[in-house]
Amino acid sequence: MSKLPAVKVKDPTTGKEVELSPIKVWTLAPKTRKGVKIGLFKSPESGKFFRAKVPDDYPAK
DNA sequence: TTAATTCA
DNA sequence: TGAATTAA
Repeated sequence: MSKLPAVKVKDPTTGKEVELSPIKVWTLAPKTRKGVKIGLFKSPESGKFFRAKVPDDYPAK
């Protein structure tokens, strides 16, 4: 329920680069590796959900 | 192949 | 239940 800042992401459904606030952000990492942070987004254009990497220093959870 | 998450 | 996400 945290207020996550907007991120510049490529919307794969429209092909456009847009600024969106992730619905949710979490770390996707194997035990032995650092992994990446993933955000769940909803395209304002298409209404479709998609996932994309967010910056490493992004507040997760 | 591995990791968590959630939509389809 | 599977896809998709990143990158080592």
